[in-house]
Amino acid sequence: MKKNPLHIIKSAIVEDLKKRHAFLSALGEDALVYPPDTKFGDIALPCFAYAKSAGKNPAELARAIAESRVVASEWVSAINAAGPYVNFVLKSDSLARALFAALKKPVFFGTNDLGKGERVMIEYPSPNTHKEFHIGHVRNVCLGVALTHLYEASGFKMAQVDYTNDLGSHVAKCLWALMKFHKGEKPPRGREARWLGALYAEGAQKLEAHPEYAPEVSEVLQKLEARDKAVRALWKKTRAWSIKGMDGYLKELGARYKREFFESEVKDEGKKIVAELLEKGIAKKSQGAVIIDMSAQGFGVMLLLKSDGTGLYATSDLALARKKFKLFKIDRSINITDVRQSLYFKQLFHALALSGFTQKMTHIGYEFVRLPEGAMASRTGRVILYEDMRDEIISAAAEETKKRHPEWSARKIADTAHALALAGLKFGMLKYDPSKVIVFDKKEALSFEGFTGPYLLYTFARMNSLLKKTRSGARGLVDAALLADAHEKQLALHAARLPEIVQSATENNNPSELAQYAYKLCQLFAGFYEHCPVLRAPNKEVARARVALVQAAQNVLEQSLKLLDIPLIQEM
RNA sequence: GCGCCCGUAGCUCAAUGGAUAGAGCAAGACCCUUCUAAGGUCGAGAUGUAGGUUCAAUUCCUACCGGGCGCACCA
Repeated sequence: MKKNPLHIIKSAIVEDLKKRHAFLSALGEDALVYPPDTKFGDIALPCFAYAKSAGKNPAELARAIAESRVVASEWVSAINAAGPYVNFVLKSDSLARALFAALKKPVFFGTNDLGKGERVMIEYPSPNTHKEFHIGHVRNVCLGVALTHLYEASGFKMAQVDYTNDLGSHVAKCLWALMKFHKGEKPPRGREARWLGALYAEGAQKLEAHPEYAPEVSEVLQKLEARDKAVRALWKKTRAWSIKGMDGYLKELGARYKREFFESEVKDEGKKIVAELLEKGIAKKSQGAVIIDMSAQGFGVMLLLKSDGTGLYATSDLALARKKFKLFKIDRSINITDVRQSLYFKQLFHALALSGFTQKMTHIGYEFVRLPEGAMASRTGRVILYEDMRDEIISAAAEETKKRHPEWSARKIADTAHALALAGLKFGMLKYDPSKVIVFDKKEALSFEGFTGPYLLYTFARMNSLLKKTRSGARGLVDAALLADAHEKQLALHAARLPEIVQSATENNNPSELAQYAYKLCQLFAGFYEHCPVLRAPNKEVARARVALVQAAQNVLEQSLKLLDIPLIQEM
């Protein structure tokens, strides 16, 4: 454990309590909680758990503990019993000192050693080529990027990969639509990926309306998998367009993966594995297709090969798993997809186990993004494309920025608007628990007030502006004892919690914990900002101490935003 | 039909089994000669239903009611 002020404080309290009270001999740091209201105290010990072994009721225990008056006196200024709780009031000066000391190396502040160097591969967002990139994909990217950062901060060695499905029936539908209805047409320059996405949607719609086209589409895929020259050439060209477009989106959203795998590169190998499974009797033929019956496990039937001989995700995934572990020397792999694929992953992991592959693989399923009028589907055209939404937010942000800073250059306004748009979009995805469906509300996405990314950036910009104006006053010794105001203390206490929030968010695969934390930090800063003037502090010493606190808060906010991969801006 | 997820304020979301269930938006009343009003302050407003476990349930269990998703040739 690195220098973590609250860890130091809590363990001091725990050690002292254990020494003084026999019935607390098994006390752990986890037993300490934060009171719901700071008027009780800063850290609390609920006494329910010890009542039985001590033979007293919790309130009596709390009173007995509080009577000792002195516990970890270096950190605690008062102990009060309130019903079954013992509340510890922290000394604000030693708290602030511990926070400042820990932040001397801000890079390490939020970290923990949960991972102990374990090598983990994280696979996301894996969009398909030849399809559209919509705001649902954005949630996947945001989660993947934030989780990667969180895992790294928790001591894991991360390998990010993207696995691109460039060979499946979606590709066939797109190419079929292209050849049948748009032969010879050229895509608008720079918008090729988008154009293909629209073709896919058209192909899917036409096929749905006219099932009699199915053999034609199947033939395209069969030719593709059989490496037919003409189809293959068209595939190669369009695939490159699509990948270029996707790469642009993913890079803008912060994904730093190595694209190591393509469906087209492992599909043949997967077919071999399916043949082996068939031979061993693990898989069997049914209705012309190859399946594994998993109904005994409650997983239904897993389809490995279609009756026309072409492969599926499952076909390739059997080969991919082996390849991943071999190439990257990883201890564990994580897949991030939306929950609709949860059953599929259970099937896949079971199939891998049946085939003798027992490496640790997990699937993180997040709920999908839907629209107020229903589920998004590129097939039906009811989608909000990432590009469109981003541009709409950018222009709204540019307009707001221009209003506030008419003197700024066009370039500066554009850069600021871009950062605001990404912050809004990304924070909007990350602030929700991954297990909750997001009903994407355009109006909310365009808002810059309240629990939003721009609010966090606004707070950061205010901190920055304040620090810029006080640069000269920041020097010299800081007397932390001058930070006695409740707003100052609450801000310091909350800032000190970053390490435990990072650890918890990692353990729960839930970046929203960090998002909520960062927002709360900004709210507390706003309270401090309102009540504790820095530039017009009562005297120089107080000003110095407050500057140090602002720096600390800014450090913590900066780390939080970086972990969430939200861009920082100095002014707005 | 079976399985998974979700039901908290008008809306969108918080709350390791613990103290008076917190925020934002919307609606209402305030605060810019005062460190960026993209902000702050003050009111109003909620745990789907019925049981159970527990000293204590929004949280765990069961049933029901609502909603979403998944359950062989899609990805």
